[in-house]
Amino acid sequence: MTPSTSYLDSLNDVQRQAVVTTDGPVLVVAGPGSGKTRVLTFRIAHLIEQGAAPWEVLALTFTNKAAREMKERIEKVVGPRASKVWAGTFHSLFARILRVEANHIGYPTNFTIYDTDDSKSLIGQLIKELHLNKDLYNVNTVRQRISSAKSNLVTPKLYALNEELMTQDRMAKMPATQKIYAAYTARCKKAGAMDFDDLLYRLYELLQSNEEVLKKYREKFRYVLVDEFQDTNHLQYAIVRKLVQYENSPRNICVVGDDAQSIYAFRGATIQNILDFEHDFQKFHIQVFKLEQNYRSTEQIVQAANEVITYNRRQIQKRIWSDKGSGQKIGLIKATTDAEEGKRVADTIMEQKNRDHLHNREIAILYRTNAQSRVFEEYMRRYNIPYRVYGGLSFYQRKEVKDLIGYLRVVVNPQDEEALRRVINFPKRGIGDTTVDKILQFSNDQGISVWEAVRQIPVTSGTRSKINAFVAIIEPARRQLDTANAFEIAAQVAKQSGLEDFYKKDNSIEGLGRVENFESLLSGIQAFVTEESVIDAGTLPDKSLASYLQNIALLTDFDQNDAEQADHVTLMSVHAAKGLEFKSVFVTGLEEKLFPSFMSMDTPEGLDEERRLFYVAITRAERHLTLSFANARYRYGKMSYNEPSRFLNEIPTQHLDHAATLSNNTINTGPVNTGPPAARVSGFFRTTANATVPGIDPKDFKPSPNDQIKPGMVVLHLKFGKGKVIHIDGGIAHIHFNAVDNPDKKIMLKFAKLQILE
DNA sequence: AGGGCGCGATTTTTT
DNA sequence: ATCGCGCCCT
Repeated sequence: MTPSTSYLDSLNDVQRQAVVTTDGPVLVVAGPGSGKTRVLTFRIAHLIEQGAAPWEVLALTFTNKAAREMKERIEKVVGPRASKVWAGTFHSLFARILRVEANHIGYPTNFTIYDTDDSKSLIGQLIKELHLNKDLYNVNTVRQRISSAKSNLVTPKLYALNEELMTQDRMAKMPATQKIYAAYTARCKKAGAMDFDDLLYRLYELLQSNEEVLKKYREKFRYVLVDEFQDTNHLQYAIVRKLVQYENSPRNICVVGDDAQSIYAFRGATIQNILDFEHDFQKFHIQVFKLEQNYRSTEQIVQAANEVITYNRRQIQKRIWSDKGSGQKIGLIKATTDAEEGKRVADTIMEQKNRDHLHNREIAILYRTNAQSRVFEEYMRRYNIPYRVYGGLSFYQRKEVKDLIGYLRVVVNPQDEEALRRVINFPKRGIGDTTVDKILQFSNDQGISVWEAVRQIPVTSGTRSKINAFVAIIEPARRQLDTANAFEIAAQVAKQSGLEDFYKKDNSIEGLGRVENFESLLSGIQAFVTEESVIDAGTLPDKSLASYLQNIALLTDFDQNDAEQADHVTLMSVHAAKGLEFKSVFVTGLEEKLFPSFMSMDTPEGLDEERRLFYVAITRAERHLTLSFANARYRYGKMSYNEPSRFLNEIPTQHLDHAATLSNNTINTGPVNTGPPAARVSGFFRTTANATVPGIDPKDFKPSPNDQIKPGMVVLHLKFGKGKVIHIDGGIAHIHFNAVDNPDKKIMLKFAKLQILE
C-alpha cells in the first residue's frame, strides 16, 4: 500500500527533511515562527502513515495546550487513530505510566499528586518537627533546593555526599537542608504522594531499578519526540535517554527546540541538553535540521530579532528570515509615566483597530512582570476595549477550590497528609493545631498512616467526638467510591463538610466570588462525569472521583479555554506569550531594572536569558510591533526612575519608526529633579531635553484634591506647568498648558497631581 | 483560637 | 502599595 503523503507538499525542503528522516536521532533547531509544531505533527503523522502503530509514538511536551494542539493536528492528517498516540506533557504521561507501575517502587497506584503548595506546607511542617529555626530555613528556598536536587538526579543520599551542596547549605546557614530533603521524601512516600518533580524522578527511579519495566517501555516506545527541548532539565533528558539509548536501539528520537527561546533556566531548564544531545548521539549519525524561514513576521521584525540575539554570548548559529516583505517599522512609545504608557498603548490600539481593522484578539500587550498589567487594564476599561488578563492565581489555586479538593483528596487517599491537615479543622470544628500535631506525631511514632492515627489516637472524649465528626464526613464518602461518580460524592461532601454553607454565609463581594468559584468547581465536576472527552483521556476511563482528581492535578488555568473564542485584547507576561502569535504586539516597560529585571541583570547568564525573553517577545508579532517605556513608574509604592532598556539600543535604528518617535517625542522628559541622575551615556534613547517647566520646585508643589478641580481653573502640573482646565468629562480633565509643544492634554484626575492656582 | 499589627520583600512559571 | 508572614495579645 502506498500511503498518501500529500501532506508533505505543504512543507519547505528543510521541514520535509525533518519529517521524513525517521531513522536515527534527529535534532531540529527551530527558530520562532518556523513551523515547528507543523514539523512535529507531520512527522508523527508520517510515522503512522509509514506503518508505525500510534501507541508506539511518545511525544512529550511541556504544556497541556501544546499537547492538545499537537493531537488535534495529528488527527487532521491520520484521523481518529491519532488519539492512540502517546502525546502529552512529561508529567501527565509519566503519571499515566506510574499509575500502572507505581507498586514496583513502593507506591500505591492511586497515589496523590502534591502541588507546589502542598510541598511547601509539608516542608514547613518538617522544619517545625525538626526544631529548625524558620528564620534561617525559608520554605521556598528549601523547596527550590529539593526540587533542583531531584531535577539533577541527586537523591537525599547523594545530597549528603555532595560536598558542594552541603557546603552551600552550611554557608547559607541551613546545614540541615539535606535532613529536610530526606524527611520530605519519606513523608511523601508515607502519604502515598508524589510532587511534580517526583512524577519525573520516580519514573526515572522505576526505569533505573526495574529491568523488566524498562525493557517493556523501551520496546513500546519505538519513536520518541520531544518538543521545546531547550526547556528540559537534566532529569527529563535522563529519562528520554534511558528510553532510547541502549544496545541495538533504533534510536528513533527527534528533539525540537530553539536555544534562543530558552527562558526557563530559572527553573532548571538547560540548553546544555541540546549540546549534550548532539554529543550523546553523534556516533549514531545524528542529523541536524535548522528551520530558519519564519512564516510569522515581516522582515523588519525578523531582522530586529536577529540583531538583538547577536548580543548573546553562546548560541547555535542561525539566522531567521522572512519573505513576507519589509512591513512596517517597529513603533516606539516613549512615555513619561507608567500611566501615560498605558494611555498611549490604548491610543495606539484604537488607531490600529480603526486604520488596520485589527480585531481585539489579534492584539497583545506583553510585560515583564504581572504587576504591570494594572495600568493597561485601567485604560482598556476606559476605552471600552474588551481584554483578558492571563496569569495570576489559577482557578485551582484558589482557597475555596483547594478546600473542597482537599476533602476529596482525603476521601480518595486518606493517607494524604497535606490534604488532611488542610481540611481536618476547616470549617472549624474544634480540632486545634495541638491535636493535629499530636495526630501527626502519633502517626510517625507508631508507623501508621495519618488516617489510622486519626482514628486510633487516644484523646479526651470531647476531642474524640470532634474527630469523629470529621471521620463521619469522610467515611461514608469513602464507602461510595466504587459505586458513586465524582459529582455525587463531591456534592455530598460539599454539604456535609459544611464548606458550602461556610462560603454561602459570606455576603461580601469577595465572598460572592468565592461562592461562584466553589459552584463552578462543582459544575466542573459535573461536566466531568457527563461529558465524553477529558483532557488527558486514558489515565482512567471512568467517572470516578479518583479519576477526576487525577485529571485536574495536572491542569492549569491556561487549559480552561472557555473564552478563547471571545474577541478580546490579550494582556500577559512575556513568559506566558511563548508559543503564541498576534498581528499586533506591544512590548511594554522596556526599562533597565524592569526588562531586564533587576533580579537577573548582574550576571551575564541572567542578562542573556532576559535578552532571549526580549527575543521571544518581539518575535510574537506578525505585522505590528510597538515597544514602549516610561521614564518614571510607580513601583512598590514609590515613583522610580529608570533608563530605557539596553535592549532598545540593540535594535538597529533602521528598523524603528522614527516618524512615530519624533511626533510622540514632545513629552519625552527626564525625571523631575528627583531620582537618580541620568548617568548612562551612549544610545540614542538617552533623554536630553528636560521639558520640566522651569521655575517649579517640586518641594513647593502641593497637589489639590482632585474633586476640587473644576473647569475654568488654572492649575499647576509638575511636568506640563501652568494650564487652564477647559472642561472635565468622566474623570478626564481637558487642560490647555502654555509651556509645552503639545499644549492640549487630557489628564485623568484619578492619576493626575494638580495644584489649583486660581 | 483567632484577630490585629508591624515588618520585610518584591520576576518570570509548568506540572 | 500590597501582600504575606510571624508574633503577640485577647
